[in-house]
Amino acid sequence: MEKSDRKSEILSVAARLFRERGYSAVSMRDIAQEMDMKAASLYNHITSKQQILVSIVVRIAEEFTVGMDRISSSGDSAIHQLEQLIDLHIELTLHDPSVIACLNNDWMHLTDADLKYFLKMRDKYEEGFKEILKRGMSNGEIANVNLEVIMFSLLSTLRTFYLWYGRKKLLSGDELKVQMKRVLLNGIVASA
Amino acid sequence: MEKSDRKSEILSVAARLFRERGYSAVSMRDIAQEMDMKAASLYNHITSKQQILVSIVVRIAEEFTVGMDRISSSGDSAIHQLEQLIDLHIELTLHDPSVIACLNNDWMHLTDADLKYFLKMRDKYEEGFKEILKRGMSNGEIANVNLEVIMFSLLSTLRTFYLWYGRKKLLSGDELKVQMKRVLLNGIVASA
DNA sequence: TCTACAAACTAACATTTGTTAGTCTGTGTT
DNA sequence: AACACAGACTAACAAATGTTAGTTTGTAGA
Repeated sequence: MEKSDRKSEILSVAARLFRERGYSAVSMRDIAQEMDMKAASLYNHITSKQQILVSIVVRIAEEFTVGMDRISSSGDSAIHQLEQLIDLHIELTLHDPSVIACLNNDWMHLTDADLKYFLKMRDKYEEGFKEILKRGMSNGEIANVNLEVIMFSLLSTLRTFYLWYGRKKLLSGDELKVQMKRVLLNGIVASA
Repeated sequence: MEKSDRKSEILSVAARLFRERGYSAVSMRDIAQEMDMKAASLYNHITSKQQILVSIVVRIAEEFTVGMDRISSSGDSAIHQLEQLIDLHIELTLHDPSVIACLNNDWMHLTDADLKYFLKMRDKYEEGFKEILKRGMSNGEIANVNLEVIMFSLLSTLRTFYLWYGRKKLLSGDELKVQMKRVLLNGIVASA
């Protein structure tokens, strides 16, 4: 059961506003107004604006870290592991697009230890991704193209999925997963 | 020849700072300091902070619009038109990554007529993109997958290319174009 | 009924913000 | 020598910012 106390509400509202305007452009008074209270009252629940950001960003970054650990330690084929990563991104995005937006756009406003911790997780995630691709390449599962080009093509699409989900909800979550895998793994050129 | 007067310098410095911290987190005093002057002196060359953003974002958006017009009115095959669009994105990104970052992240801080104008261009660009894909599909050039999924997969990678170019400069611009087309058009699964 | 406490409030604070007004300085032109 | 003017400066402004201190209010348990 999700904690639905006042603090969680604040994090949720903040994430939505951060998504729309960016961390710096959102004031404590903006958040308060959206909660029907005064800015000072927010401090009964949180300790600073900075901490709101940390709570949002670190939590979701840790979810990705956990997901990568689980997937990369399964014995599955490289392609199947990539499919699971695609599922992971889609699921977390559908669950809370605003939080994903913060992760993408506002991490740069973290400071000191929080920033360091975040960057460590991000690097570890990308390392895990590369390991899977490397194994797939030596396997013969994956085409022999530049590793970084492949990884960032995949990650770009997965990370910014929150931007275009919502414009077209014609597809169900499951159908979306199928189509994404089709496009990302097999490309778009009609097969002969 | 690029205008290299003081105003262009300001736009260039501002774009770099906007990329690093985002529009709202950059103050006029920040920009001034980076130019070795006082904030008030900036106003001898520009009329407002807002206008700096407009100059940066609208200019590059118009370049994409011009590019799309040129490419979509050529008689080439859909696949070849997509290849030209990939080239367009790569060239504009390599020419000035910071400006592309502003286009992606700071357009939301445009106001009124400027925002409207920008959104009109963005929609037109995506419409052009979709037309090419549609034609390619009825042609049999392009696989019959959901149109939006294809478009946003391609656009996500192309638009956020500025994020990962710079980390690895192992590839020349031309080699990059080749590899990107390979991955985006044919996918990453090893061909049988 | 009394007490305790969570959670709202008002008022104020020191900074930082974008911007304006008015001034000085140097360089090139008459 | 006198002038014009681009482009820098100082000083100041009102507004907005994150945050703190101290106070009130409503509700739940003794």
